[in-house]
Amino acid sequence: MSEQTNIDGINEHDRLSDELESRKNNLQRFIDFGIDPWGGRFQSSHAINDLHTEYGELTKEALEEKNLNVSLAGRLIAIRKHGKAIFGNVLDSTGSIQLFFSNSALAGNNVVEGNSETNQWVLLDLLNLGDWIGVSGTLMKTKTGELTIRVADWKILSKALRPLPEKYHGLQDKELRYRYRYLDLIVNPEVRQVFKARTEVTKVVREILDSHGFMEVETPALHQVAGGAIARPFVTHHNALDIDIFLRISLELYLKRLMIGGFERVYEIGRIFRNEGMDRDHNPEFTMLEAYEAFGNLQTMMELTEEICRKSCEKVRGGTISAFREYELDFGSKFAEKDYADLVEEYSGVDIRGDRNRDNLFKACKNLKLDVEDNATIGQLIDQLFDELAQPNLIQPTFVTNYPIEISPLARQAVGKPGFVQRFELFVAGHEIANAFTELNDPVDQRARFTEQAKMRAAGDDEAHPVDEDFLYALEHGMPPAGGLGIGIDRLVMLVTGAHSIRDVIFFPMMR
RNA sequence: GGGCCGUUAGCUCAGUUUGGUAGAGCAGCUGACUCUUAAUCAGCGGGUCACAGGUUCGAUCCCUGUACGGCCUACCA
Repeated sequence: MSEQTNIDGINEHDRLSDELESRKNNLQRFIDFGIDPWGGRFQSSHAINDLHTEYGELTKEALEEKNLNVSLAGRLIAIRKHGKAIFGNVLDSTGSIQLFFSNSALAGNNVVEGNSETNQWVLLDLLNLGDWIGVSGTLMKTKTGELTIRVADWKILSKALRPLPEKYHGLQDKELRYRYRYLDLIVNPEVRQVFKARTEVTKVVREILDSHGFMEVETPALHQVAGGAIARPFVTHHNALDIDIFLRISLELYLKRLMIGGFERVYEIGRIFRNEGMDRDHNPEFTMLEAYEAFGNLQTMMELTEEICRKSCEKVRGGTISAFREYELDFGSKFAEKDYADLVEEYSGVDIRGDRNRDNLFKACKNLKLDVEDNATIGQLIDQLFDELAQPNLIQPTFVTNYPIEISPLARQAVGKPGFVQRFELFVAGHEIANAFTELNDPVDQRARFTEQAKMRAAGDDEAHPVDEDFLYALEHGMPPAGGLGIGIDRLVMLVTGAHSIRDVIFFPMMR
């Protein structure tokens, strides 16, 4: 969109469009009449949806008797002209309502001093679909029973120079819907609902955490070491310092620093960035909730996770069942709990409890026809067995516990289970939704884990966790024992809204 | 990364089956109409048929390539 613009600020290429030309003429005519077409403050008496809920059930006669005056502002989304009567519909952020304009009510309203040629009836001709208007009048019902405002006074609040998408089919083209989300929002009511649901979910999350005494905080998005998760970061450069820095791939390590600082319960809902593939479950930037509870553990994190999922579903769906893709997800029952190694054995036949010999694991993966990298590490091989064979079977909410240590460098080791850590992930509909640890607060063990990761990195695993000396320095000052939890907010919203793609729950998803 | 499909008016879509440079509805414009709601009726304007090559007397249509997108798949915690 870098074509040159003319002095009117409208793309030169579009000057040829009749429609644009006509709308600009209407704009100019408002200006010629001395009317500011860009509006200003407008005091609404009601939100549209409130009118429907408060008065929608009243009879025509009851409304006449009430003689209720209302004023509201919104976008004109439909217009039906009938000579000396005009019906229209306005849309505000809560819904839409019908307007009734009549010559008899408006022709006497001179809008410009000393110009009796111009009145609010004549000016209706200058309106186009998409314009913002403010109206006031009485609430009534038409003979077909539709709640309607009999307009006594109206004004233009903003002019739309471009037309809305087609009124019946709306905007269908998915590329246009994602790229021009504002149009999608105007014409597709169900899209508005999805994003309202998204906000409900984050609200529920905040309410729950706040009520448990957690403090919401903000931590840096620019990191010198991209840690706290196993993923490829976006790299950028700080000019003044002349150093490369990374966009964060998780919130974990700064939130832990805050616990070291003495804030015992903290959480952040923040955008994180991973430089990896995009598909219906992945967007390069997405929203993560991370919460840390000093003196908590895996059990308290499970309870928190269940509460967040259950209440999010209830808030959005009005019940604990959600339809997602081909599944009926039940967030009402106690979530299942399964052991990682059991699941791997159940679906692959491979026992990862005993001696984890890399070559044996490699052969086992090959025998199972998994597409493994020749230089895959033990962690990657185990992970692949789980991800490809076990994970797709986890449909109803299931906590998977006791993760292998190789893929969990920030979690405390399991008691009496060498090679495993105190960690769970929650899977729903075959997708990872949450990830939690009893956090590793032993700085000596943490250094050893980072060192192990460094070896994997040297062995070709470019996603292995880097050694973070600054974090180790912090940890050496003492972090309370804690439970920590991460929840992918976008995926949670997908589950409770039934969204097909992550792009349907992100206002402006990544597009080429 | 791979496969399949798509790109025609501002939007939603036909169509060129068999090559002769295109249609509808909505939106816009003109007119009629005071209870319509996908209003209706009469008329008008609007197109680099994604882009670039090729074949051909002639390409929007056939072929090749490119761009962008969708779905699936793979990769990626």
